[in-house]
Amino acid sequence: MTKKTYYISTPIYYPSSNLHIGHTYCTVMADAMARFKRITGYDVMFLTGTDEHGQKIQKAAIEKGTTPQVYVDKIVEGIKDLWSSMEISYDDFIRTTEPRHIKRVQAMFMKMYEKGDVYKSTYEGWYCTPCEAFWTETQITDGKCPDCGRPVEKAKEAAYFFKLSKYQDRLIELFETNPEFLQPDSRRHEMLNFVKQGLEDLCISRSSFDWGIPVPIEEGHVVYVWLDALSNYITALGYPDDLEKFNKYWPCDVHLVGKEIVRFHSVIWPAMLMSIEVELPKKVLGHGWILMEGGKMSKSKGNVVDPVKLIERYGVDALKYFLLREYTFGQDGIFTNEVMLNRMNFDLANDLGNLVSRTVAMIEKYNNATLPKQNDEEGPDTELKAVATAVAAKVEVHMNKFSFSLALEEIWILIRRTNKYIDETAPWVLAKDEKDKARLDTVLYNLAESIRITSVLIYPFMHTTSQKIREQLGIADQPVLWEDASNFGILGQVTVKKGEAIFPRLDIPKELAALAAMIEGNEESCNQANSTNNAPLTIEEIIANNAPLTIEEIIANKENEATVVPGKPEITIDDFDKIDLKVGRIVSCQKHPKADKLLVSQVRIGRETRQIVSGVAKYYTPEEMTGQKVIVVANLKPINLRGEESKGMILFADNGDRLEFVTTTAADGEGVS
RNA sequence: CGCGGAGUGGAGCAGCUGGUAGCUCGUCGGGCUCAUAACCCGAAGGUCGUAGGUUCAAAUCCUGCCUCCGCAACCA
Repeated sequence: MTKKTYYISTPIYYPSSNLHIGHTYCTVMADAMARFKRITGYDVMFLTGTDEHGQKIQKAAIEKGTTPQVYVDKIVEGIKDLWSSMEISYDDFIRTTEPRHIKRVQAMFMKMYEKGDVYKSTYEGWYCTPCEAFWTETQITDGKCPDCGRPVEKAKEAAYFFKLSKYQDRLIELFETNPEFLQPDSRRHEMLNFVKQGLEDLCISRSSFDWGIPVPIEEGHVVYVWLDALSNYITALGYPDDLEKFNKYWPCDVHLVGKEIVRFHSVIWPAMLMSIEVELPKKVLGHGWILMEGGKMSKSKGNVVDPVKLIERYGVDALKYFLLREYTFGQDGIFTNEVMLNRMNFDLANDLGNLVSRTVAMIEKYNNATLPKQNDEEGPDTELKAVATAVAAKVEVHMNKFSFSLALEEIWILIRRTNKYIDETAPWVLAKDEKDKARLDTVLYNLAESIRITSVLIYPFMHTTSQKIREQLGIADQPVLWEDASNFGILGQVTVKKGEAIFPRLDIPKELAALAAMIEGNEESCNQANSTNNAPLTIEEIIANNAPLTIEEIIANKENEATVVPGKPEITIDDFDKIDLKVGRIVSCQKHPKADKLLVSQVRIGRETRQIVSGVAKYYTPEEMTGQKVIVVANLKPINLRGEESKGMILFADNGDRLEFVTTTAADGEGVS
């Protein structure tokens, strides 16, 4: 008997920097799906990996004074560590620098070439000589290199092209006749429009750098990184020289990708496969992005999210749960610490953790830790059983649509129902009278059963937690079978054992402060925030402490709550000393030519006049800015904002919807302390 | 007309293969004491951005308009 197969892939990640919460999100979804498919009886192939070629990598390595291979080896190690701590259950991890991949990409290149789909021509683009880099029309800004800002010039190089245009009609047909191929629909419409506008042939070789897979038919050329990268989905399966896995798992059930690379996966990749006459994947799924509060990630906003820190602090399962529960697949979502902590506290600690805790405690207390036998069914038993046994099927429906959030919501309906069942049956009352013993036994049994079912249901999402629960129930050694989630009444006379809280309750204001401190990278204040007395008080705490506040003060505090809690971590005078504040005057100001929100000011500070870009267009016109005396952070690291350099920062008082100048009557160039 | 996303009770979201609205948090009131000051019940609060259209019926489909957001370093 052969099992049904299920092949799921994540993108292979580009190891140019550390992975963040977004990569984690994508991989966690793939992992949950892989585990779900395994437990529901599939032979699963879950592939992830790294995309290690390309000019960018080569450059970065040179800058670090090392070779590209050494450079990527190190980063890949970090990525594997992250997946290991996230407990990602991939079946294979492919690196595009591996020999198995390289030789197969070359073989694919030859297939396309022999098919007549590859031809030699000249590639024209904008070339930046110092960077030795080609850029496309859209990449360059104002005729400048996006990398170094120096002027670029038109240049040509000989290159190989893939006849992408040849497959235009077949791609249109694909999108129109097989809507399942690309989801969500909004992405499919987008791609359909894109293809209908007409496809140009794709340049698939480069000769301006050499960190890539050599083109087999001509020395000095390397294969275009996307061709290289996309191939991984079949080279990992052995195509074209070792077809055992390939025959077993291909076509892929789903390529999970971020919305920004949908085009590569739904246009270029299928065209490549058409060319080499390989079946297309069944589905490409574009998920949304996790955005940071206030948009961009930046240290000053304190919204950089490092998954490793979150795992260390809250555990893998809590983080996974949050990611899968909070966001709607395909849609962008906003990440904030507060939302995350709320999820962890309410759903995991209060609902699930506490349910397990109170149930096990009662079985220990009322029946010497032995699970009693069930007796006659009555009252709310029927509904509890009905709810419990129906969840698995609902989870399956949602999972098959990648609706992780709705799947988890279904499971939590059972968890809440079980908590309610405790209230309805009031075991502590039953325990008072020996004549109610039979009823008490049934209630305890049903509770344990309900939790047992929950432990199966959450397995694909949080297998460690599932196991912890099963340990407390005394069934840790029994296999977790999905079918068992639809059967009520299979637990025997097990012995339960109360353990540590599965999810300890979090003190949210304190955690917010601690997380804020982490962002600053200031371990000291992080630790302070951890200790009991340094967390800022919430309004509730202030009131609870009978602080003599007037009504007006309380209202004012409420309004300012966002800024009072969590506040910023303490710094020392030395930290403050690092900031060089200077008095300056805005001598002129203009709108940023390429950004709506930015104003570009020329600020005179003593003898020097420097350009500072501020994101205040919403509040002030250039005319209002001009002539203002301001305080400037003079030693802020210069930054290029949309092509305009900014050297410093003008200070404003910010109340949320209004900005006011922080000003002085002191002379230009004077210091501020 | 650059591309795309979003506007649903105080907050954050779901619903969008059409049949008068759901979840979590918050607020108010109540219950319980087994449990991680957790749990349970009840209440207040939304004409689903706006104007039209299609339909017996629209948050859900179509059109116009308004508002907000992302398009930063190949960033999933």
